[in-house]
Amino acid sequence: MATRSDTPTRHYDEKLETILKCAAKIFAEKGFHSTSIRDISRATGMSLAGLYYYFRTKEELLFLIQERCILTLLQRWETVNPDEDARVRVRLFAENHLGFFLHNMHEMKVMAHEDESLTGKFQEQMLVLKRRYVKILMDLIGEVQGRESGRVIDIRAATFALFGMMNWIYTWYHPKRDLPLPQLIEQMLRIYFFGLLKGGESAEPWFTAEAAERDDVTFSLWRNLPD
Amino acid sequence: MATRSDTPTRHYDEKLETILKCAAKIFAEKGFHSTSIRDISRATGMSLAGLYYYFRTKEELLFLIQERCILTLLQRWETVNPDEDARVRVRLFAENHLGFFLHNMHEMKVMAHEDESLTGKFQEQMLVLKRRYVKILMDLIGEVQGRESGRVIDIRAATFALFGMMNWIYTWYHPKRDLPLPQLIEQMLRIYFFGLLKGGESAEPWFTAEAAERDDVTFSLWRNLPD
Amino acid sequence: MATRSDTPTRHYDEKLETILKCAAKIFAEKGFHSTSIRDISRATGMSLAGLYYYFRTKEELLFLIQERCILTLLQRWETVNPDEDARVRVRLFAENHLGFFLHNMHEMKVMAHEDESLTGKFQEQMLVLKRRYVKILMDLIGEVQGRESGRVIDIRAATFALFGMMNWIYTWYHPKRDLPLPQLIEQMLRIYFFGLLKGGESAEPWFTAEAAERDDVTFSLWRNLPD
Amino acid sequence: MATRSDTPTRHYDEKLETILKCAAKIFAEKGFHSTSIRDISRATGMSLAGLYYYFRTKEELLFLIQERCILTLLQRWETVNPDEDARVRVRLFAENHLGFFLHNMHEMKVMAHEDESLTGKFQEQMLVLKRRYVKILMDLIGEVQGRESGRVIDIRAATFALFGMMNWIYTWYHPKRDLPLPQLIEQMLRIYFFGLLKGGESAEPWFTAEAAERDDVTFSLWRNLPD
DNA sequence: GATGAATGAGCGTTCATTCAT
DNA sequence: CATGAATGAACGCTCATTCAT
Repeated sequence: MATRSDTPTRHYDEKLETILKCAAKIFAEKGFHSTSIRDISRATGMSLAGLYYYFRTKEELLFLIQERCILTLLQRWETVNPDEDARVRVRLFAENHLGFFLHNMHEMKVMAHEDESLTGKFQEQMLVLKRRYVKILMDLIGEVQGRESGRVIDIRAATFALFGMMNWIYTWYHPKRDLPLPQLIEQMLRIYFFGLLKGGESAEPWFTAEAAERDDVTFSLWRNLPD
Repeated sequence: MATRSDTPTRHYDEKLETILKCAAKIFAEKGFHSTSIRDISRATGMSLAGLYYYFRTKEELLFLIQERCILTLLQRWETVNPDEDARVRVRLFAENHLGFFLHNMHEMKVMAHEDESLTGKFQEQMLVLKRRYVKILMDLIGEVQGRESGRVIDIRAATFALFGMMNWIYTWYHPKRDLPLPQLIEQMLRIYFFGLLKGGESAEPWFTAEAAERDDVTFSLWRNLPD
Repeated sequence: MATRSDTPTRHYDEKLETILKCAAKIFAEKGFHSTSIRDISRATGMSLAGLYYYFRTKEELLFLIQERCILTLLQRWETVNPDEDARVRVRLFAENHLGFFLHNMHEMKVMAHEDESLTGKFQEQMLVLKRRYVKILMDLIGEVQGRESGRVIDIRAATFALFGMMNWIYTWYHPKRDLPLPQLIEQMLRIYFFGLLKGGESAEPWFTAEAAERDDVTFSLWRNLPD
Repeated sequence: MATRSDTPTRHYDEKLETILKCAAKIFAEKGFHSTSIRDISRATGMSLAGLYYYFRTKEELLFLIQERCILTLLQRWETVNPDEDARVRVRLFAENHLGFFLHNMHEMKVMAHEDESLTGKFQEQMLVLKRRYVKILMDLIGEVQGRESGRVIDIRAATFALFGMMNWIYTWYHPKRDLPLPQLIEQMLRIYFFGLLKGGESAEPWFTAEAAERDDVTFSLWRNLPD
């Protein structure tokens, strides 16, 4: 028995962790509705009934997975310096999003794909969090746009265009076949900022300077969902 | 194609049409696995057993919906003049895709979202068609890239970036709140070609000249899946 | 195949009949909550899922049993001549109740014992019917009391005293050990009208005259729930 | 019986008391089979596993409740003077029964309603006690009948008629709406002894004299099951 | 062509109960 | 004494599918 202070929920938390990771994987592979609690029981090695000690319904299990994702994303964003140039902040947002996405592909696929599988209170609660998250990017895009041109680009469309580019990744990305993470991020941002046609040549100082200082170590932060 | 008038399959075709439209709507709204054949029976007004005259399994029903989507997309593409400038052809591809997407949102959502709900033979068959469709865009992007810059942009990433931008639409687009179809297409292409930063000011002749000649009539072709 | 007119629901009705009878028996023996649909499936020889063609939930099954009971009781009461002396009408009410009770002991036990097993809409609907039924007797008791004595007896208490005497029967009555139906009714009414002390000697004309004319044939009407 | 003061089972007894009271309430409200041990855990504030220190199975818990009821009833009966007139003793029996019933409605409802929820040894043991209790009243009725008339009234029927009147109370009695306890007992006995028709005017000396001497204080004895 | 009636398999969930601590 | 964690068995119910008519 370890010191009394840190034990009580220790075991519980670890088990829950395992279950969430495991469930996320299966949800990602088979889809939420095609996954039975029995599948999760099998994969975790726990008994069917035993699982229900950790969540009340299958839907709550899905919610827990999604909630931890978005809470982590939001929390990580807090660490970004708000005095940075708006374009740089968009870049950092995307790096945050994609970095987490690629290191927690299962969870993020579940978040992107099983969006509508939540109902009632769970759905509402996730909606609030997701709206908060989307608003961050939307405001940033607005800032960037405000400075440029004659406001020809619709902010909503521009925002979701970026989310679309990023979130679609789970449908096609294969680590072995495709670009490694940092390059992938680089490419996506180039296309998004400068377009397919000019993206190749782009080397604006604000875009490259920052990135040079960072390396893959940055992303190691994402390696496991609960850091 | 036989004479349209008196074929014995006429009745069959019309009913099947209704069923497919109806099923696509429900699949889009509730998801494939959460939709029961009973839901479709209720929505179509047909008896449960009666439906099975038109398809052998629920999965075949999903396949039929998806197959007709992609076949129409491929078939429409055939009409595009291959002598056109590559950039223009990318633009036409996107217009084709988005135009169809927005006029048949249910079917396209089903195609995008229930990608992995098919298994076995059905999955394989769709994969072949989808690969054919993706290859068209990927080749076009390659062509465009070949001419530009020093080939810095990864072709796969660039291709799926565009697909992501477009296919993600079903998660956020509300006709009443967002840009009307032609403008939406315009914006997406601007961002994709010229980037968020330069997209606003872009007015390159090849980009605008063509578009001016077309108008919404183009898209009326898409109004109903089976034209 | 019989004449077209009476067939369509014929088969359905007969099967439902069987199921209701069967379920009433098991509910009576094991109690509603201890009876599983699988028990009923076993007893009827139908498949588990097949049963659900005839009712939507286990609770509806209970409701159907109870509803048919009380509707029959109410309907039978309609045939009683309202010009009869109030005391005689009380007697006829009791005969109706007990006669039906003893010939459909399972259903009546379910009705008496599983009163509170219904919830929501089902409960409300039964409450309405039961109140209607109780009111009949309560009004009769009121009429009888109005004429007699100085109104010393509380109407509600008197009404439910009679119901209690009658409904308690399912807890102790054994056809082989106890009085046959007509005598049982006789005894209960004697006690209720004249009391334990005077009941034995009572031979008031209004009480005996009527009864002499009736015999067991009366009760044969009750032999099966759906007459 | 050990000295009341310091026995090590003191704490046990108090806790058990609480549990039994609590369980009786829930059993009465939701029914035995619909009540889960978790419900009782919640209501008592004890942990699920903790409860099992006080009883071995859920059925034993039910048994304990019922056993204490009937033991108390039997024990109280011991105090009645056997030299009293038989009719008076019937009256005292009913007063005992109803007094206890109304002051411990939950327990009595459980006893009346969950009669058949016990099985095996528990059932047998309760049957013995109940038979002993019933026999007391049945013998009394026999005594009363033996003296009167020509034995026209069946003893079993007469006995259970009285039990039925009394035990049915839990289905309809509302303290606020209905007669207070002493009057209710009065009415029931009047009906039972003299009948609905003559009950109102009855004022036989043996019936009223005794009662005048008692008042509600009698019943205060019953206020809590464990006196 | 169309349907009423039926079914085997499987689902999410709850239950009374246990046991190491 | 008391509890957190776990489990096998069973529950009510729904599903895609079939088949005689």
